[in-house]
Amino acid sequence: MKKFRPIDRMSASLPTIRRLPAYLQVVRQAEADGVVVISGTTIAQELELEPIQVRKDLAVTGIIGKPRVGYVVKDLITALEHFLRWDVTHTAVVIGAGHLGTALLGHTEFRKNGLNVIAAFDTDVAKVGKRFHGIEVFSTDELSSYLTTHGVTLVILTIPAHVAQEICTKVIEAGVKAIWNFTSIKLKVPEGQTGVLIQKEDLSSGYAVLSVRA
Amino acid sequence: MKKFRPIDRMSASLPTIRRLPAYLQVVRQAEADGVVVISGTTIAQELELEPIQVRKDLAVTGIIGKPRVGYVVKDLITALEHFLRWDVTHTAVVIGAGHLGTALLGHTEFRKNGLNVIAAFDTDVAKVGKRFHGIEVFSTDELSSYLTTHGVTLVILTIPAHVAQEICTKVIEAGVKAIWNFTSIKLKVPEGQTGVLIQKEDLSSGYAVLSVRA
DNA sequence: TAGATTGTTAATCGATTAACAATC
DNA sequence: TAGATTGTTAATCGATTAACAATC
Repeated sequence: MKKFRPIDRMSASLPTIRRLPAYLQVVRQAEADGVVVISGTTIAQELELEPIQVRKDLAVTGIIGKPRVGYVVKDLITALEHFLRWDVTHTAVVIGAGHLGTALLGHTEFRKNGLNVIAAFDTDVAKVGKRFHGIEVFSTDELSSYLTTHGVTLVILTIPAHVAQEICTKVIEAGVKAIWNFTSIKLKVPEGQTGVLIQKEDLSSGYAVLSVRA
Repeated sequence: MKKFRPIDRMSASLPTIRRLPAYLQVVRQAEADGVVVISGTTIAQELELEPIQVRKDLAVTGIIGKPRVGYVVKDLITALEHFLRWDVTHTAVVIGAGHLGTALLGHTEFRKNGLNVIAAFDTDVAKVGKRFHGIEVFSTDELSSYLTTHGVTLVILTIPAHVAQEICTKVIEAGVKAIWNFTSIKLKVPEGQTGVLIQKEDLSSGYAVLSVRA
């Protein structure tokens, strides 16, 4: 019997993609608890979502469930990790070894999701040469050459807003294709550059929801 | 001439609320640059959004624009900050003085948005009594009494997932009404408790978008 | 068999976008 | 005046939810 269906990552909506990690978290926990099969209904309950939404979302991963039973936990984890591309290693560097940057260097959860941070960069000479959580800090002067020689295509930006666009342009010129932007400004891909994706991580928007709705 | 219209925070959609901080960021920058009036079109360009979306969003803040000209920068900042309730101080504590927790303690940007972190809590006796960025770390044993005596209604959770629900329940019993949840699990409000809002801040969902779409 | 769940197709809901009159 | 922009009302689009046959 078939376990998986072909997947089409482009057809998945953004809201769906954003919910998948929560499903994976729940299903991994279930696996750790020794659960063998799990229904969409159970996952929905855990996350306070509608069962139909969970089923629709899981469908994009290509998983095939069993009516009356649910999904095989092991297969569902495989399907989710594969769809998210978390079953392969993504090599990244952190640019900006400030509070947030060093915190992210110590964030062990990333490793579980295929994200491997191999270096950090900072302009502060006092930080260069130091290691945070085992990851060495290099001078920003070496950034471009490092990215090129190591073939890094993903960078995590935790630098001050006023230098963010400059660094963004620089790393794109060095071949970076994905930028995880933790700065407070919206970064723009320079004209003529294609295939670059910038994801803004916005702490203030979550705080806005709390503060307006509370 | 009227500058503002009455506002209704409950009528604003979640996507709109989440975009407002980005507008505020742009308009504050414009003010710093000496700009006196700014059009929705200009803001839209800066954030790569549609002008109509910016106008619709700004309307919820009660700001009244001038056709042909745009919005008075000073008034727009006032309207955005007031709508977001960022013009008053929100007292909060950080629970969990690990990597992320201490990074947030040093996050000066919060202060600009009315968020005032007055204490941190941790179970690690080695951390208790220490100060991070001027904020003292207390023992988790003192958490409930501290929250009650200081009337804290907002907490920031940066603790391990396996203790998160327990602490969540505890702080709600101590009168907390808003929880900014940085843990990887979905927290639930205990039955019978009302008026509690939990906002999950999910790093992995942003990473999922990058990794699927890149 | 009875009943719970999957997965598809259709309906609904809400957010985004378009159109356009009003305005300075 | 001409033209750009606001703000309202209407249309469109896409995501969520509902309905239900298929399945074990």
